[in-house]
This record gives sequence, structure tokens and C-alpha cells, in this order.
Amino acid sequence: MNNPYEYKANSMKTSQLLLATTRETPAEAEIISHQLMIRAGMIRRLAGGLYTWLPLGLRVLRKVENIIRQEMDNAGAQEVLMPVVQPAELWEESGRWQQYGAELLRIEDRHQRAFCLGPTHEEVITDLIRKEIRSYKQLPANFYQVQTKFRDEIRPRFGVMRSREFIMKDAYSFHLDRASLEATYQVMYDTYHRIFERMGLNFRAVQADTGSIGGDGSHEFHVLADSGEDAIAFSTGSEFAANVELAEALAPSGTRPAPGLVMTEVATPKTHTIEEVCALLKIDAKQTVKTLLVQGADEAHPVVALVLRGDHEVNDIKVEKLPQIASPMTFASAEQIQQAAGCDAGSIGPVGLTIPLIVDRAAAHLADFVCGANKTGYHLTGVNWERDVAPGLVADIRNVVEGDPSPDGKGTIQIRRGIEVGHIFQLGDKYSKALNANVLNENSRAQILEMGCYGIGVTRVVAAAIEQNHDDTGIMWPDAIAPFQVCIVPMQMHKSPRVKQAAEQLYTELKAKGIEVLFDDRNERPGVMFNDMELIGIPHRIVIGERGLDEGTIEYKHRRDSESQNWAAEGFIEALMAKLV
RNA sequence: CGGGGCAUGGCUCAGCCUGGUAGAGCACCGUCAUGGGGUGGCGGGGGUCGAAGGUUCAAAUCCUUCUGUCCCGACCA
Repeated sequence: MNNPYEYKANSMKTSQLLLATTRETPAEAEIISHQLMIRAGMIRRLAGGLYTWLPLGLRVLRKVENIIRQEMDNAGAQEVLMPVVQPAELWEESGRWQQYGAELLRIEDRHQRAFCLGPTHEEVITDLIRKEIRSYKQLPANFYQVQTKFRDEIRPRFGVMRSREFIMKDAYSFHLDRASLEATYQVMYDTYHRIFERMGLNFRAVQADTGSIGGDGSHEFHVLADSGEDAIAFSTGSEFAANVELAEALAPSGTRPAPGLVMTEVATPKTHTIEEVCALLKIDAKQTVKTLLVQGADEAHPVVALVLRGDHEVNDIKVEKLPQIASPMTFASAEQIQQAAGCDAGSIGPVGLTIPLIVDRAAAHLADFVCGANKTGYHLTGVNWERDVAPGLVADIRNVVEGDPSPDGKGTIQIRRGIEVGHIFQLGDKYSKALNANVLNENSRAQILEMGCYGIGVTRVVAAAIEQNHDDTGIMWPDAIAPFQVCIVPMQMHKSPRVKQAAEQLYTELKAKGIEVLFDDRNERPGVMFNDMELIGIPHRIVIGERGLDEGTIEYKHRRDSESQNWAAEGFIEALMAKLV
């Protein structure tokens, strides 16, 4: 490889390496990746949300960066490096100096000039491009960097998974028009797939909300792991994947059943929740309706009722998009509830309400359902839309649940948890317009640039990889990002010149082949060495001992194998090379 | 920002209630044994008990303030 950016780690002996493994875990480490990163001696905490990367951890980090660099370069992006410290003026120009909250760490220099620590670099790159690119002939262009970011998180946690200082690969593309942006977006989409595939991670690209950053098209890349902070909805029958908050809940198929029961008031004393009502009346939550009162958007209707099936959850993102509802979604106060429904929160129902009703599609499809009677301690059974109460506006206002039909009509929804490691956006002209970044087009007219931005949380990828690849004894690195490919564990080397000679020779030969080897030359008992090597997750383990030397064999075990194998010493290196690919 | 917990050697923690000589395990150093799964013995080094103030003859221990840190909530790549 002649790539000047190529990161090639060296082979090492453990006696030369700060192998800072520990048996115990600090109390603050809650999730497995954080615990293992500390125990394996990859990171150490300096202060809240600030971590030092030890040699072993840094090797992994560099591997991840390296894969990203190679794939970004192959995709035609150019690497740059922008400052961490950024002048306030630029942020004032984009409007984010005011928009950003306390997460933006603001500082002053000795001349009392305002600066911030960059949580992201849209302003800086856009400033650069507006100065350097003047002609449409220079477009499209895509610039990326691997740089430290700082976000003053309210509550940093989970080690490097959510730290305040972290390393991010961020890329920004510039285009004359939308079509060009979309083409590059697609290239980045494919590039991200290659990057995470090369890292050996189980991931999904999911449709995402564009959030506060604005813009149209957006995908998040999630590494699947039970400890993930985000819930993702997948289809069992297609490639569909979306954030649970975003996935559309379709209306139930078929027509609503005809009313079969008479509406009846029943006493339900001291019941406040759907579960309590269901237990008392011996019914399924799916036959009930819950009514939530929230603040309305216009003064004529300060309170609006949301009606959902009893077993469903309201989705505030969907609700906030409705023009009738105040954003952010806010529940009505107890006084407002009394005023609008004349009862406590546990007994509200749609029947007889005079405020606007917004009914979820699933709730609107019910017949003979149970709901609150707007009379504290009473519910109604056998309620039916139209006959007993007008359904008002029917809309999608709930979270999808497992088993719902997929929004694309193929298969059903399955929900898994994921860790967001990448995010790609079609930004549009939000920043280019604010900073007046334009070029002359074919007609010699100034034209505002279209932008895309593409991030990968490099440090988070390392933690996510561990969340997905570990067992009871430690980390199980995918080969591509392991700190070392191979470890050599000699048995009683400090007593046996034969073992020492054989191990040293193998080490030298593997090194010469360009393989990253960790040679455990410590005078430790075998158990200690085995445990350490498994903890730090080296994929391929070679054990050299008197036993094998007598038999002409060398022991090999992959980190994921349950049993070791004895291979012939003759041709061992070739056999190992075949394993390494 | 609201609520709660914690702060004692590098790490995990006991001691605090009921004030009176600072402890254990792990880690570290030396040494002997052991040598295919965190081995055992012996001997060591290391802590102004988060900080400041107060009460007391005497404070790790009681009181006050501050700081740090963790958890829950709101918020967020």
C-alpha cells in the first residue's frame, strides 16, 4: 500500500506495552463497552466526559480512522483539518450562536474576543468554501476531516459512547444544484455501507428525522446492540428501517366493525391507568381508548384531546407536526383537565368533550370500546364512533409497535435497539445561504451552493463495536479493527530456552510478513496471559509450549472458537496467513 | 436545571449511627515456591479520610458551607 495516510501499527512485546488491564471495574461504568474499555486498558477517565486513550485503545481508534480515510478518499473526498477553536462571529453569522444552548462551550481569549469549541464545523467549512470556490467548474466538491469535537453534554455517560470531547469524521459536500447533492449523498450512503461492513459491524441505515440541523434527506447508521439508546423499526419483509419516532403507523386494514353493544356507564372507582381499568373490567387494553389532553396551538382551542388505543403510546414528534398542537407537546394542567373534561386525568374520554378531538388511526378503527366517562371514577363501555361520538380528526399520532404492518406494505414491524454511529444529511442551503456561499454558474450569475454533511462518531464506533462483540471474558474484536491480529502466548518461556527460541522466531517471521503481533513475553502464569489476551480481544491466538514442540505442533485458537486446535509446525505460518486473509 | 446518593491508598469497599492508635481485598515492590486458565507463602511501600470553617480535651466519625462525582428526570450526535 502506498497510501500516504496508511496507518500501520507495529508488532510489540507486552513487556514494551502499557498493558493496563484490571480485574475490577470502576463503579461509574454502567455499560459493558465502558467496563471492558477500562478493564482492557484502552481508556482512562480524566474528568467527566473526558478520556485519555491508552496505547491499546489508540491502536483501535487509528484502525477505525484508517478505514474511514481510505473509503472517503476512494469516494473522492479530500481531507482537511479545521480548528477546534472557532470565532463567535462565524456562529453569529449562521445564527447558531444564539440557537445553540449551553452545549456550545463558549470561551474568551486574552483580548476578550469570543470563541467557542467546535461541536461541528459547518460554519468553518462554509467560510472556507465561500472564499476558495468561485466557479461552478470546481463543483461538486467534498471535504472531510477527522477532528476532535466538543459538546458540553448535560450528562456525559457510558464512557466514550457519550463523552463531551470526542473524535468525529465529518464531511461536507458542495453542489451547484439539488441533483448533484443527491448524487453525492448516494455515494456517501454507499461509502458508509462499505465503511461499516469493512469494520465487521452489524448495522442498519435508517431513515431519520432531520432534527434541528434542518434539511431534507437524512439517514442514520446504527450499530445494532441491546444497549443502544435508539429504538429502530425494521420490516421483516423489506429493507425498510426507520427511527421508531419516524415510522408511520398505518391505519388498520378493513372497515370498522359495526356497533354491537349499548353504551353503558360503569363505576370504576380508584382506577387511574389503563391497566387498572382493564384488570377491573377484565378486558384487553386493545379494546380501550385513552384520552390525553395537551396544549393547543391557537387561543381559541387552548386544550386539545388526543385519543389513542389503550395499548399504544403517543408519539410527540408526530403530534407536534399537527398545526392544532402547541410545540413542544405539553400536557394540560390538572385545572385545564377539570375545566375541559370535568374529571381527573384517569377518567377522561372522548364522549361529550367540546374541545377538538384528534384520534389515532388505530383508535378510530375500534368498535364497542371502553373509555373514560369524563366523570371521576366512571368509565363507559360499548362506545362507538359516529353513533356515540364524532371521531373528529383522524391522524397518525402513535409510536409503531412490534407486529404493526410495515409502512411500505411489505412485512411487519420489528423493533430493535441501535447505537447511532453515523448520520448523513442533505443540508440544502441552510448554511450556504446564511454565510452567502455562492459561485458563478454557467450564466455568470451568482448561485447559492447546496450542501450535504456526513458524520461518523469515530470514538463511539469503538464503543459500539465492543457492545456488539464481546463475551463473558472480554472483547472479541472484528479482525479489521483489532489492536493486534495475532498474539503469541508462550508457556514457561522463562524456564524453557526451546520455547523462547521458537516463540521469538515465530514472532520475527510473522512481523516480517507485516502481521501485527502481540508477543506476551511477560513472566506471568499462563492463566494470566490467557485472560489478558481474551480480555483485550486479540482475534488469533498462538500458544507455544514444550508439549507442542515435542509433537511438532503449534496451538491455534480464534477468539470466537471454543476449542483450540493443534496445527503442524510445518507450514504453520502459511496456514495462519490463510486465516488472516 | 429539579430530585437523590456518594466522596477513606492506584481500584473495589469497610470503619461514621454510638468521637479516642486509619483498615481489608485487589494492584504495586522484594523474596521463596509454583508453572496450560487471574497460584500460594513470607516481608514491604503507599492514605493531611474531597475542601474550608465550626463544636469538642479530642473529628474520617457531629454541624455548616463549598467542590467534585454518580444515578433518576427533563434535554441531546
